Amino acid sequence: MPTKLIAVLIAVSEDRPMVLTLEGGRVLPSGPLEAGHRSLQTGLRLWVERQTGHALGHVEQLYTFADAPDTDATDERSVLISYLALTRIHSGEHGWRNWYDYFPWEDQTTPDGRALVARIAAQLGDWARAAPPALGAARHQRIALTFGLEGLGWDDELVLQRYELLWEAGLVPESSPPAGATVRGQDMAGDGRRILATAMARLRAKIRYRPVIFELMPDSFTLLQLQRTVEAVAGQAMHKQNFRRLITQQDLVEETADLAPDTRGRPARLFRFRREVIGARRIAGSKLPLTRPV
Amino acid sequence: MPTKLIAVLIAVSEDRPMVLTLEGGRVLPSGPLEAGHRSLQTGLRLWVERQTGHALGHVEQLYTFADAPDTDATDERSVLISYLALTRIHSGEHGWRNWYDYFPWEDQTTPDGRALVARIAAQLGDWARAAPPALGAARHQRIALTFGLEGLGWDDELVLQRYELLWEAGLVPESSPPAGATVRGQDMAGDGRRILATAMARLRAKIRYRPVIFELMPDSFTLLQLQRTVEAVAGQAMHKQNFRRLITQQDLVEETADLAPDTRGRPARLFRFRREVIGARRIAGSKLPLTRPV
DNA sequence: TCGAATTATGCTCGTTATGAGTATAATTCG
DNA sequence: CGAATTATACTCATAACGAGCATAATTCGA
Repeated sequence: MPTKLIAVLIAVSEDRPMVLTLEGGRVLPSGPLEAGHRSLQTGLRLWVERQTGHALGHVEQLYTFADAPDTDATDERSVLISYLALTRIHSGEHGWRNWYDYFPWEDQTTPDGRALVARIAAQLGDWARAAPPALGAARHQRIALTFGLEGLGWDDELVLQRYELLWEAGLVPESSPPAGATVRGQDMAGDGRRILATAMARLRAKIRYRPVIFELMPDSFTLLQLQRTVEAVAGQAMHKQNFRRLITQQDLVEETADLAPDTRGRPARLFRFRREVIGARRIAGSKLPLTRPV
Repeated sequence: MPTKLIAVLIAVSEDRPMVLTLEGGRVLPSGPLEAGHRSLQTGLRLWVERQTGHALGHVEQLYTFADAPDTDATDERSVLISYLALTRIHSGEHGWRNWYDYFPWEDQTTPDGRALVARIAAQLGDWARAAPPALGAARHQRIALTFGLEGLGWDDELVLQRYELLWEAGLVPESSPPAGATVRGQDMAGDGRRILATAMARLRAKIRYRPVIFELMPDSFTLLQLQRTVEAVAGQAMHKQNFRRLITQQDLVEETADLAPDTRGRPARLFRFRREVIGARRIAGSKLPLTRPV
């Protein structure tokens, strides 16, 4: 039973979140774990460098799957260990794709995205109604929750749940009994899209409590560039003044002496990430009513 | 290269967090992944039931390691996929150990625990001072952060970081160049303690934003029992009135008609977890300044 | 050259969440 | 019966958060 290492490399370029792919966007960089690899991560780094020429920086493990036995029924099922890597695009690289090409409904920054969700919700509604009453009601509930219908808010972290719901409903080409119509969005080979969804969900969750967003930023940047990067990842628009308050209050960044070049309106101050805070405690509050230590 | 599945089963009994072990507390339930297993989780369930007789409920994947090549130098290194399972202890089971037997310093609910941290900090200080200045300063900083010294608060989620620091400093028996004196606390075979630390950290993080704590509770319970369970897991004492406000405000529980039997002071109302909220949105706030959708 | 458009930045205001503590209520136990 | 114990309700100050107003400093087209 071979073990495979697979990487989701993410970067943000021109305010769009990108993922590094091979073979025309159909597969993610990957390779088998070999006895010579000093650790899982070093094995992964070797494969990614060999296949894409891209050296890895910040890497974290995502999830381990036993992939569905391939078309043929040998017991040569492999174990797939997936990783998320955050990086920056170097000029001249290719294979980078906008992740919303794979999950168009995950971009909720535009009216288009919201309209798409409405259409998907309708298709899913049909699927729920096609089931016997009890099951249908459960499906209906699940749809409302994952897609934020009926006044429930959109939860940007439910990427995987939404994909799996569409999969079950037969609305993506990968579905095992695919329905007639499928939802817009490019697919991938094997479990590729599921792994990408896992990566997106993890990243969206993580930027809330760790300063990982700066792994995707250049050395210096304006607060608006930072905001656009977060928005690209989260797929949601934010309140500008409050965003800036949040960032500055937490001492995550420090001013540089420079202003951003060639802007339109008023030139913006350039900031730099304060690397010192990286090891420091998490961003958010504890959400548990602790007693102050005596 | 064989693949092994390993489980950390957690329960809370009499306000103490327990972990299910075998062989006198030295190993966790585990077994090889076999071709016949329908999925990784079913394989895990089979092994745990076979080895301990305990059926699994809530399970989530923790982390995948390539374990250090065993004593001998064959390339028969195995991949270890670890899982966290939350459950309740059934009467008559044995092999359950208090997790603070393995990590005594992680219990910060008592003055004892705090005193122990002070002693460990002293030993680690020696280790930092034994290094050349630059490295020593870095170590010092790391110690202060992970153990919450110098006014930095104790962060209950840094279980793994603290263990790894002790490991590096040679203060645990597993350390590869073990120092003379080691810190109090039972050890385990192989990577057992590292995996347990990972499980503790994950659970402590998770109870902050998902209602998983109820997996460890009986059907009905008083708010104080709930608080004691959270405190046992988090290793920190909480403010009673505010804890109760937090829980009730979020509609996580509903009153039952009953009161707790055989209490001392005033009898407490029994509550029940509202299972409906399980799929529902996360507990906490978003920590990103979103604009309200139009 | 001026005014519109555009982006940056500072500040206020009301609401909610959080940390800490006071005050009572309802029991058991010696 | 009074002390000890646990439950529960409230208050108060402060911090965090969501929303928006106001002003500053630019570019760009007429």
